[in-house]
Amino acid sequence: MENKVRVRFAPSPTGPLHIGGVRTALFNYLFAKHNGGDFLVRIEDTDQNRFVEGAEEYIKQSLEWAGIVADEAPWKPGECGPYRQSERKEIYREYAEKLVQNDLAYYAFDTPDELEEMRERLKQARVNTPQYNAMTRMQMTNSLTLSADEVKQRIENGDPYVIRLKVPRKEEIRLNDMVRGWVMVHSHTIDDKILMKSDGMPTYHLANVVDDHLMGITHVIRGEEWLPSAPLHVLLYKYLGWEDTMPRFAHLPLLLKPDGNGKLSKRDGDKMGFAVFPLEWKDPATGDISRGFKQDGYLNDAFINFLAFLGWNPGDEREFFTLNELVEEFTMERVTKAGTKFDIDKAKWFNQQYLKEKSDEELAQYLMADMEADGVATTPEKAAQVANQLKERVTFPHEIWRDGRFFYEVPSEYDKKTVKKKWKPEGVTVLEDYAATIEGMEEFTADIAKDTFTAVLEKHEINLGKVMPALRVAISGKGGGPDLMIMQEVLGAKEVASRIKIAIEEINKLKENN
RNA sequence: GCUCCGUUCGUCUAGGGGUUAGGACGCCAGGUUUUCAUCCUGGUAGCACGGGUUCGAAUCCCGUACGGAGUACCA
Repeated sequence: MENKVRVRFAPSPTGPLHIGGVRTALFNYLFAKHNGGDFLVRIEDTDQNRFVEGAEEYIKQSLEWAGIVADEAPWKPGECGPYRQSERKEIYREYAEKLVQNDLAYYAFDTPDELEEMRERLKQARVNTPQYNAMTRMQMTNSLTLSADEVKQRIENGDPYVIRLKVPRKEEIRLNDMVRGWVMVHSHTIDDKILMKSDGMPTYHLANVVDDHLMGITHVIRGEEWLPSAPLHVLLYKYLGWEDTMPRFAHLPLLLKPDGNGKLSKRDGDKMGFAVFPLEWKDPATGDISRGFKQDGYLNDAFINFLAFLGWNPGDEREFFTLNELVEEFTMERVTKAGTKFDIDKAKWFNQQYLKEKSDEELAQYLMADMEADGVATTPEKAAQVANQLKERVTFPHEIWRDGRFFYEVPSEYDKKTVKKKWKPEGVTVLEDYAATIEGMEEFTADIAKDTFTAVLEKHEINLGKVMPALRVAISGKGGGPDLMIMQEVLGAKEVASRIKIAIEEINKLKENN
């Protein structure tokens, strides 16, 4: 069990979970499960200023909807808790202090103003990268430049201070990323990163390394935006003496804007009309609502399938995978390197493919919910029939009600184009005859409707194509849609006859007015 | 600016020295269907550029260009 794979998804509860975050969680989960390992969720709430009420609950529900189950999480504690960094506050200080004792970190008392001043000064001196580092630290106010007594005095006085890592002046740091291969960085490009903030909280860098070590994390799988600070983390592992058990890193390609410039953001979704969050989110401060994939009508299995292909592929031409099949297939070798532009059309296509494979009964549940909201009654049987007729014609569940309303209500309007082109006097004569013929029929199946209709057509010596569109528009109000005969069976003879009469009256009225 | 990462059809990608550069979405055309959709068939379109290495480069190396990320007492 020593070598058991353990990965973590470590979101920050600063708002709704971005779709890129869900993708990261998914890949972590797939990697863990493919290797028979554990998937944990750890809440990284070390920034008290950015904490947002409800964000953690949102994260939990999003993962739940996606079917990503954590082995350990704040809501499912294991042996490595607590799983919120704010509840682990004391732990970090111990390690930071240890680094100070070993001369690998130091206390710094510089105020924000002084730091700003330093950066300005260096800029004036035309230094390319003004930063707090091996070159500048001896000019600043810290435990390296102050006497031991004064440091002690300041701390006792309660002067605010931070703990900074003493990054070496000249050292080559290398790491072997699982998706990118060897990455090398020179330590002089890294500044003396703050490990402990003046509020007593650790920064991400320290907290993440300490927790990953304490929680037995074997693989750190995260977005590419972390790649530049990965060498710093490697250095931290080394300084903390954990080099031997340092996790492997895998930096996932970023999810990019559809139009090509930059990381996908909430604004892109608003601008182009799609969600970038898994679930709807209401901002507790402003009350603003952000749309979610679930509420937009995406099926969770389609969503997962789509998400899995954002930066990964099975290497052959298969494209439909259940979560379990993804677990079976997923390997880090097949994760791509380049950033991925977000293509909502592909997501819609996946949804449509999944939707038409759903059972009539399952789809009827969606239909009935929509109908109930509109106060229209139905039976489960009829809802299933309607769903059956519409499922190959829609992309989202809510479109079944939108497009199938006529199964329950007399059309309130008639498709103009069809009326204009296909509504002819000779056809109306046939329709009148047909309505009269079927009106009293007890049994009325699609076959009977077809036979009867054909017979009436023959009687009038007119062919199918001439009257069919008129019949359709008369009973559904539309120019296209489900099979005409099945539509009639669902509606019933009486209703069909009635609708034909209403349509003739209404459409004639329309024609007169024009 | 500096550091790091990346670059195959419009998009997602396969392909890792010899391929008619394959698939999917989208788009277009045809077929099926009484209509729309589904479905089927076909079409459109791509190796960023320049040098090398090699008999041979989309593939390996270097450079350039372009794109992205990072550069906080945010994660």
